Amino acid sequence: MKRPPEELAEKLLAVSDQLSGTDLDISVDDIAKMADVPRATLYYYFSGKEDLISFFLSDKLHRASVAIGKAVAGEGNVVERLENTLAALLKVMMEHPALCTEMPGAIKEAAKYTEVVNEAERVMLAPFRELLIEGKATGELVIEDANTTAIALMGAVNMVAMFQLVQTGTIDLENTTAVLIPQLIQGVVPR
Amino acid sequence: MKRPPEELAEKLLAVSDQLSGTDLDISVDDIAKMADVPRATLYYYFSGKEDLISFFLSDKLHRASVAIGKAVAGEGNVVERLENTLAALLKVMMEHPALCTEMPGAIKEAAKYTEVVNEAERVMLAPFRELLIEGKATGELVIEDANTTAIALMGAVNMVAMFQLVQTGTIDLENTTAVLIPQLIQGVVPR
DNA sequence: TCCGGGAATAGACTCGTGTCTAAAGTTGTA
DNA sequence: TACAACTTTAGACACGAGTCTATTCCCGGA
Repeated sequence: MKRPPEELAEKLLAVSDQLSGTDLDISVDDIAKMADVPRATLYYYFSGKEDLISFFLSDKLHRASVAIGKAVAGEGNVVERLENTLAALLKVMMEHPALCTEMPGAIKEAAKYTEVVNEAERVMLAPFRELLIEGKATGELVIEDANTTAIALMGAVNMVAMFQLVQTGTIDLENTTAVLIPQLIQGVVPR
Repeated sequence: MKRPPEELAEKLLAVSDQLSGTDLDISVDDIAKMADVPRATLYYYFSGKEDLISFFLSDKLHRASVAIGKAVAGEGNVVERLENTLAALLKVMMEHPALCTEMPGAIKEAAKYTEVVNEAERVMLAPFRELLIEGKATGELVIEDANTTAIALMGAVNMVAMFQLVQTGTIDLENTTAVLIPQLIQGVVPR
């Protein structure tokens, strides 16, 4: 990918914002028409459709990383920060549905989406893993395998978000945050 | 879908077994060649590619439902059965990778894959929901919203399974079961 | 044995979509 | 001005999904 000039990038990202969820389904031709750009131009800057999609997802990940980073590095003890980060992830998925609907597909074909998957690992997974490791070190958390647990947490949030998006078209942020996050943190057996 | 005769069904399912993960990517023509069946015949019995893919996934779900059903209805208290069911889900995903790699995509396009998604809900989600409800009733579990929690558990297992499949080509069943399941049940904060 | 009718299949065709090629336009520099 | 290098673009191409038509195959009943 030959990074596109500012003007083109803006047009494309504007289009990608209108495209919630269905990202991977749209045709290059439609993207070109919506952005009012010749199809061939897209192939000049992007090595193919995947590259173009990656560009979209990458942008969303970039925006997401700000919100998540803030939650991770914010005030509070480890548990509070973990809660905030989970909440931030859910919010990010509401604002950028493609992050939750398309990411599993990208992970599945990690070979084709190397870049994006690496970014996603950095933005959506690593923060959890590090919080878990920190919490384990201080004794605030009980973690067997930080990596596996981080993946599990992300997967849980992802699946819940996707179900809601598909069924209702949006995410009930307030209620879901209040219900899901304590459940993940506390587990399902009584204390 | 005009249900296909036994012989054809067998050939197709044999092919689908070889196709781990990449299911949705293969062309109808290739499927036809692999199964040694004329392409026209496939369109005679199936209304299209989605219908064919659904047939594959449906078969895997059917096989999965046996193992999961056994775990749900087996011996032990609610917590033990929940553990067994989570373990069964993980095992099923190892044996039928398509169930974990393709299902998120099918859920995303639930409109196109109504049948399969309904089946998946019945086979992979409902069992958890019911166990959670039962456990909540007996006081063995503390559940705020059984549906959301069931989706979260399934999502957690799904994501962990998919990561392992993509990264290592298989699932380390023993170790992952031992690590992941207690973590999901117990939560992350000390008791 | 012949025949009618449904099942199965070959093969051609349309249409949409990703990708490439080659030409035209533009810009910077000697 | 001349030229090279880069940008931009139109148009062609290839391939796969899906459809349709016209055979061929097969079976049960007269």
